[in-house]
Amino acid sequence: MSAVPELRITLAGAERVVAGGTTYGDALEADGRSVIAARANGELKDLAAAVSEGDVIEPVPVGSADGRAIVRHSTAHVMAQAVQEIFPEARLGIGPPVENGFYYDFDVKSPFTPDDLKRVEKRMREIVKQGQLFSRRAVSDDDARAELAAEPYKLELIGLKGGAGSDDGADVEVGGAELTIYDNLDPKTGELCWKDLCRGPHVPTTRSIPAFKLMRSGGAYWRGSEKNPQLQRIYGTAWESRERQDEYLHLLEEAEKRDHRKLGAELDLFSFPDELGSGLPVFHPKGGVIRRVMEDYSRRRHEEGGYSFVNTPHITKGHLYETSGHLHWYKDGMFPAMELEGAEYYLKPMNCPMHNLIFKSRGRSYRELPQRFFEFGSVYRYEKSGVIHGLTRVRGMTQDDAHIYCTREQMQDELKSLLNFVLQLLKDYGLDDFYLELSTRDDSDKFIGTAENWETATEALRQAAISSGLELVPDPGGAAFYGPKISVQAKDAIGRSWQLSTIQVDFNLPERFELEYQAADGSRQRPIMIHRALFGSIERFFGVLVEHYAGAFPPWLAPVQVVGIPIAEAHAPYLHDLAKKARERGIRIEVDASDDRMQKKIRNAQKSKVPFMLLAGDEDIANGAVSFRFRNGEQRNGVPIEDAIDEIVSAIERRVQV
RNA sequence: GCCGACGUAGCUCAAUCGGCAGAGCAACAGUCUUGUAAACUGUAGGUCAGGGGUUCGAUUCCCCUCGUCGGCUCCA
Repeated sequence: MSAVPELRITLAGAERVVAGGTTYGDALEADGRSVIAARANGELKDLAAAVSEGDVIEPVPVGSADGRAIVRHSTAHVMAQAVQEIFPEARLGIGPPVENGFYYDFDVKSPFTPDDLKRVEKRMREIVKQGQLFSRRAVSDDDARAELAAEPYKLELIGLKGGAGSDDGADVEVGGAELTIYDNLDPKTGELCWKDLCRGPHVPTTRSIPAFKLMRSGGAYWRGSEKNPQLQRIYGTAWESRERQDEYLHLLEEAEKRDHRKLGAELDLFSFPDELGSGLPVFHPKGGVIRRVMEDYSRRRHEEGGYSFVNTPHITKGHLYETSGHLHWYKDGMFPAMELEGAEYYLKPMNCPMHNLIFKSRGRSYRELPQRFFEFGSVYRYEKSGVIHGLTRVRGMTQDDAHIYCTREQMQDELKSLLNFVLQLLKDYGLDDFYLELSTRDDSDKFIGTAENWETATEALRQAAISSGLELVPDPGGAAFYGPKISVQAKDAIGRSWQLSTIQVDFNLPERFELEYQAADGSRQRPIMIHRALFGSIERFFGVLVEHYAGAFPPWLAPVQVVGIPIAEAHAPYLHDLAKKARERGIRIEVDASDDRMQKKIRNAQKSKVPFMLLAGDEDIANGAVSFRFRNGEQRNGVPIEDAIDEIVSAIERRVQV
């Protein structure tokens, strides 16, 4: 028989024997469309790679997480090829897959224009249609250097091979044990069309890319450091099918419609007057109602939760922030000092130091711990101009900030009940899909305090997080300089995650402020401090709620809960009467007595996303009734006035969405 | 802060290759009195983001500043 050796592999749980030289594609009978790669013993492989003795082989479907990443990575290659064909002087950076898509960085003489992107995309479609083969080839470091002599960034990556730096996407290029280059070959002639240093794997041919679209371009620092030169990044998206891509693009459209900056202007909630400066919002009456209701409810819950309310000023002499360490660790994030009477005054970037002064204002007993101070505290931070973004990233904001002073023994229970409190309150505002992130220190020197304290605090947070039963995602190195934190990430109505509440344990500030309480044995002990912002900031949470509800707030939060619409002018007094009764029950109601047609009034109320419209004409008046129109266009006619008011009051009190 | 795009009426957008700035909606006034998403007519509204420059003349071309948008970096 043949001299070709036989190999034993495991496929779909069953052992099989195949001839040497069999590829993963052969073994899986993969079509290169629905199955685009293989997983052998856990490692992703090209379909064209040969199987090895003992391989346990699984297919990688194009629509799986791995499959999508491969498609996206391959699309990034196609894009880079197109870019270099159109702009031969373009040098390559890196081109990894990312969530929902991919990017590739290029060093080009001038940044890409939208028109450039169109040209690149057009060329990409030609390449995809041509069905170029992705062909893998191992190279030695020296050969790679010679082949890529014209690609300085790739040369730098070769130098990094095996090194640390895997957090910047570079490992996509050089992450493997050996360097490999992927050649893109013409399927008819076998001619080399393009090549790139790459770990792989890739789809078998460019035809295996079912759907893609270039999205946008922008500057990006080489290897993520602002000390490095800035390259030009092009972002694209790619999917396993046209349908999935359309769904994704539709989601983006939906997100755009919900943009709180847009809705904030449309619904007359808030604005950013240029005169005030960037990142400084003002809330209009309608936004003001929402804020007030949000805050009132929060205050009530905090009162029930055993918090004490405190108030502190917006500016302070610098000494306070020397004590706290902010002027040392955080000066770049603060507005510069104002010189007054020989002292330097600073706008406050955080409330905690002032709360510490309140704790310190007299001797404290263990009997009064845990002591929970709460404040809607306004803080000002000098955010760099390029990062300011609507209400989610501002320079002046109000934190719903609390600081809890407790003993070491109390810390664990306090954290558990705190997390519970936070989650319950967020649910009341209509968010109910959460996960947690545990941010811990790493080796960086930006973290202060003893390793032992960090360990204790981290472990206490971890326990609290675990007891919540929510998914816990580690975030090494993400902690504040003074202590570890849990952040609550909430998913909104269209599945986007927002970082909201943070809970941080701090051994450091009590130390710096020399905070003490007297213990039962008469000794003086240092309390532990827990920092906690629930909304994060009111502005940010406000923005999140606008997007979550797409501006259609549930009745309890809606700035106007009811609009009364007379069928004709003569019916207005009847609605004014009704409105008076409703206001007595605490309902925010307006009667639209303008000259507009009834249909126009409905349209206006609908556009302002009012939860309830109450219409009244001759028929209703004859019956002492009113007719509902709801946001979804449904109506219910002839409802007795008292019943209508009861129904609205009930919806408000139960904080339900309608 | 860095790279890029952009800034015209309250909003959404036209126009001017350097020669008196235009529409819809909103606002205001009047007419009309209507049963579930836009009645009709009229009026008013602009230092074309701000400042400087080039020019006989700048909203238009150039520079600076401010602001917005998309990225990067950052986000205690």
